[in-house]
Amino acid sequence: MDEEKGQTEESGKEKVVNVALMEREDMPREELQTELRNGLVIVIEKSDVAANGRKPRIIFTCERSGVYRDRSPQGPKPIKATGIQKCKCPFKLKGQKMANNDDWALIVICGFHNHPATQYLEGHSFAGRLSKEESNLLVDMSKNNVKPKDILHVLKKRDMHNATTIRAIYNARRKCKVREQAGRSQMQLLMKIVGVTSTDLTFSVCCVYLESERENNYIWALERLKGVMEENMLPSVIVIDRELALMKAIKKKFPSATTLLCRWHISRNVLANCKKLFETNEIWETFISSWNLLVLAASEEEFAQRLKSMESDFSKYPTALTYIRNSSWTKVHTLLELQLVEIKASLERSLTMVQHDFKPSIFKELREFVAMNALTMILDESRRADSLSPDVFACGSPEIAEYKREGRPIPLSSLHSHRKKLDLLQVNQDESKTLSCMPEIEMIVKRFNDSDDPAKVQLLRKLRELANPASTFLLEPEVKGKTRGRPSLKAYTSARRNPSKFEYVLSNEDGKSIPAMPSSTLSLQLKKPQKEKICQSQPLKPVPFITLFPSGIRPYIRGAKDVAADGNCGFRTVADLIGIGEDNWARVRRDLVDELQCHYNEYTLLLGYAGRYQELLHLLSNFEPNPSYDHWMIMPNTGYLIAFKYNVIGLLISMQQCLTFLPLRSIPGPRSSHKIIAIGYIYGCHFIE
DNA sequence: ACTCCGGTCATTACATCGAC
DNA sequence: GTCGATGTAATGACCGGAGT
Repeated sequence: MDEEKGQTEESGKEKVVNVALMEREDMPREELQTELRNGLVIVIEKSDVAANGRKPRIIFTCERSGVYRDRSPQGPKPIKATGIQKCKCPFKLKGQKMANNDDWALIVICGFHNHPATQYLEGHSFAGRLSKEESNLLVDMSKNNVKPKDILHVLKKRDMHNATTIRAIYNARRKCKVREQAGRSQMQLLMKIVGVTSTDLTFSVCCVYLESERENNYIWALERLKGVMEENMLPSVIVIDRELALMKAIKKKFPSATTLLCRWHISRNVLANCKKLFETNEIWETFISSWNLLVLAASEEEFAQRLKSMESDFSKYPTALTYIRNSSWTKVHTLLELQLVEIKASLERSLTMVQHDFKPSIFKELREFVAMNALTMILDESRRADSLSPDVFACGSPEIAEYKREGRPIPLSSLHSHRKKLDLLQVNQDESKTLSCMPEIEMIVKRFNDSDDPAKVQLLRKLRELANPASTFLLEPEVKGKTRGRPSLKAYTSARRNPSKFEYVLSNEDGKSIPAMPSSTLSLQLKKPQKEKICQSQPLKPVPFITLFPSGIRPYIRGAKDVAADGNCGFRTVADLIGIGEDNWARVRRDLVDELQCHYNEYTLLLGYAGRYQELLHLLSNFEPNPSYDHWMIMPNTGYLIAFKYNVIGLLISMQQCLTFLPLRSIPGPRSSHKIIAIGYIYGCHFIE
């Protein structure tokens, strides 16, 4: 099973039904452990035990499958800033007990995910769960006064794939009511250099033991730091406490960086050192009003004071230093490891979780590409913009108000690249100057040329996705809606109808999702022709599927008709619309191929380049029933063909996009002579109006 | 400011059951 | 045999306070 990131491999043949026979007991998790390590988390969706005459079975899905179920009572706003990870991932496996013995068969129902594999498993709650064994270990260690940090470190050492975070440890300990008595670490560090991730977490860059806080010592420390940093990774902003020797050293070693003083340090020092100089509170008040100036004036003196007291501390220092040198190395290592786990978890959460607050469309382009913290900041700004009148741009962020007024999403490019960095890979700051994508492009071209036609189509789709970042194949999460109660079955009975291939291709073209079913599962659909009949024979009152169209258009939709859901459904729709009956879909395909070939120049121009022309030709050139999905109709390209060929005005209506195709080759006639056909595409069907 | 952790809410994993 | 709806326990995650 190599089902990664969407629809990569094979495109037609009967495949999968990968039957793995396993021992009954360990059937579920054994196999899935491997998946976990591939960065995909598999959970049990539901199961049936051997009761009521049922055969035992287990359905596995991806942790991101399904939709969010809102259980919160309508009314008060949620208290906690939480989010969801569900994105309707279609991945599904079925475990079935064999009739003859205790073995289990694992059948792949859908081997594709509609989201990329995760980079780290930290931050994925299910993956971070403690196993029975681990939790026993935790209890033991807690009883022995081992600190949470150290417990986590031990767990990580036991199993390198462990994805537990410190939170899980806290929760588990509380559950067991084990209190820890362990004292604080004896280790004290003199100089700690930390960095900040896009998710607002700090991490240790290095720890330095200094003999004393003198400029030369700092210079040495910074030199070492510079030595281990890449040339292009030098910091652009450095925040320090008001340590003059350090400031001087930084100026010498990092001349390009902006040095900022940490305000917290300043105010704390001011408070600690200056307040006692004043007899009454009133004088102190006047002092604090201009404290900024005074701090600067008083700094030299205060610095000398601190240095003096520090030096007296250092008289005791050598013994501590010896101890640290001998025993603290592992502690530093543990500390760093835990920080890394936290950072990984925060990055993953930013990538997969969508907080309820971030559902408005203004965040559309940012979700899952930008750190959550940045989104929170933007949300705050955006609320501030709301509270101001539209003309006031004096404070807050005028850009956000502007985007909101225009009703367009905040573009990803408007954010600083630091906030977009959601991995631990190195970056080259001078990307625009030194980086070139040509070698990679050439590799792609080579691979493209070596591939067969279906693979070429795949590659092209992927490339288009890359070229247009807004069209991620991640599904936009559902807006929290009313999901309670079982919907009435009266409206229509086709709730269990399999999605048509047409829909998957269209949604793929739209960049929102990937075909949820591999072609092999088609056999499942075909076994149930009666279901399709049910769809067709439904009375049209009220208009079925009406809720699946944009609300603004609904009043104008008078009726809808469904067609058979094979890979030709798009062409069936057109055939029925032009009056030749849906079963003559093959003629539509032939007509469109003719059209395409007769006007080669025109279409290469229209479609942009010859590759897309070939792709379209390949798509149309199939006259077998149930074609593989690279022969399914895609929009908008086929839309032009239909409008031109049949001289009609074509409308495409869907939640994702509504398009109109005009027949541009013919001379416009009187209005009454216009022939309009409308194709809708929705959740699982498509029909005519 | 930072760490730890209790209290509590929110989300999810999973089982069960009825309808088709 | 299959699927969807739904109840519910488990558990992850957030908030805020105490201590350092």
